Amino acid sequence: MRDIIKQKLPFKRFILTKAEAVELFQKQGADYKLELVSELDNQPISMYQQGDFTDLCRGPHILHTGMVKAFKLLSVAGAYWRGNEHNKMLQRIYGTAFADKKRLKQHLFRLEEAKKRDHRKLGQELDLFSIHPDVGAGLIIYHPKGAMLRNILEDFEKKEHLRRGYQLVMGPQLLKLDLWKKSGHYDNYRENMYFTEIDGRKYGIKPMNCLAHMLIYKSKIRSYRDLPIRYFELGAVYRHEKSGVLHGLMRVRGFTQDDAHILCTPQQLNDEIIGVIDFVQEVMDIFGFSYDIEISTRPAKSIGSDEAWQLATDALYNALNIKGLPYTINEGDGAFYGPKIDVKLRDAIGRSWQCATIQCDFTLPDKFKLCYIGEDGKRHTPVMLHRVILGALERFMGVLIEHYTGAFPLWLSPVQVKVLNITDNQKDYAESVARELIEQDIRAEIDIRGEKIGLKIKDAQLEKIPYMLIIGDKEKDSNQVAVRHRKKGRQATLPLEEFIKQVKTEVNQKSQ
RNA sequence: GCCGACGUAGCUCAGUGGCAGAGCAACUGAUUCGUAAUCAGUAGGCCGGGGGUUCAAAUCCCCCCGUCGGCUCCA
Repeated sequence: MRDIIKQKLPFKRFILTKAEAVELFQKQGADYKLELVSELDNQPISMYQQGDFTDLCRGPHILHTGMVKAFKLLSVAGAYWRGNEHNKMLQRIYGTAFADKKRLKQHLFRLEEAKKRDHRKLGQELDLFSIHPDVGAGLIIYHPKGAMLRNILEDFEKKEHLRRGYQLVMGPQLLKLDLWKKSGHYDNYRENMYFTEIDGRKYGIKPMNCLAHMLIYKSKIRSYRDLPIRYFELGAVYRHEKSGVLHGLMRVRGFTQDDAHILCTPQQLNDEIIGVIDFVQEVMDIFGFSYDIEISTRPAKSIGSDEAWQLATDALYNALNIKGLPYTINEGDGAFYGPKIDVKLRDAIGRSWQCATIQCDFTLPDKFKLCYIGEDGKRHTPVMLHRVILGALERFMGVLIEHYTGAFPLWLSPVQVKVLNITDNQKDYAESVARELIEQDIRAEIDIRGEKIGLKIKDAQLEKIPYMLIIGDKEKDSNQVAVRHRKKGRQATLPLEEFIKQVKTEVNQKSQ
């Protein structure tokens, strides 16, 4: 590459007809380029030549190779020809180039910084979770602090759902195979499911939560007056994801969805979808995420009538249009039972992660013969919305860890306050301070090791604990605490009750 | 699943065929100190697992498991 750059080879653009291009690539024996060209219409084909290398490209290019002042090859990887896993795999070389060395260095520095906030690294450093080869790939073990973070999220979710008229339900991990056959999961989702056998009967481990929810609905005769019914479950599901796609907390085989199924009349559908969109927006604002919205339409492998798909897809478009939200369309990317609205969070390093999704389903209620008695006294089939807000708690936690670089806002911090005594002389007082914090539902720890205060502060900083309370003789004698904030440093010295009040205010506001 | 790389102490890593190492963490002792690292000592290993080559394997070969970077697929 250095040689090519030194030669300052110009990039020459020229146009060929299809026949000329075919002839050229035949002569070169460039089979892949030949395949691409042969599929083009009879339009002029844009070509670029640089030295003795000729390639088809729309352009534009820089003027000559000498303009590349700084480059670095980053990685090599296999890539399927034309992005199809049934095609041959070719080798792809990844690299990056800049107009000067300084900008290349800046770019590489940013990549390094991104690595530092990788949730897998932080998850280990902050002792949040682990993944054990002996347990299995894609299966998460929550350590105390990770489990605490997850519990905080779960408590938050339950409260937010109850406020919005959802009911908490729970389904089992295993359901008989026949039920999965009835729902269409066996035909359409089998490769992602795990199966087992009990007393000679076959069971499927749930990859989704909807079946039990439909059975709850079916346990009584429902009136139109009962609708909408909103069932919420923090549902643990297991899916067989291919080994190569697993990625920390972001892509796992066992995960818990903040899943709900809303059963309503067709007339209520629009309001319900808008209600969910509002819910998503309110929650994302609390965490400070920005996001993109996509609509996914009917996939090749699917169940249900064209008419039902049309109705469902229109309902989703309609809701987004009413809300005036911009969206892009993903043709054929819907679930097998219905189209969906996906909300993709943008994380701190610009990657996007699917979290919230709203799926509109006219088909499963029909298959399971769900019904309600309408105003006319006759039976009608309800519509079902499948939806998640955070998505999978595992993935959401991964995104959160990277979003905050592990420095969670006070309301999310597994440990909110750490009490540090300076010498043994303040041990009893420090312990009473920690006890009082815990008594007040503040997540507190104490460090009474015989170490110097500087070391204790350093350790607490590395643990990214929001508040440190430094306890020396001065504090002990005046019955106060010296507050240190992990980012703002030294704060006021004040009575403990005063500090507790401040913490509670900050927690209630869910400040960033 | 596919292509490639990697797997050594809790963590980060050195060790390329001949006695398994370092720093940090841990543990023990001393130190009682005012806002990011006190000192000394001790312990820690089936070198991911299994098989093979060799007088001899962390090191070379094969299989499996797992991780990482991509591809395909997805919450």
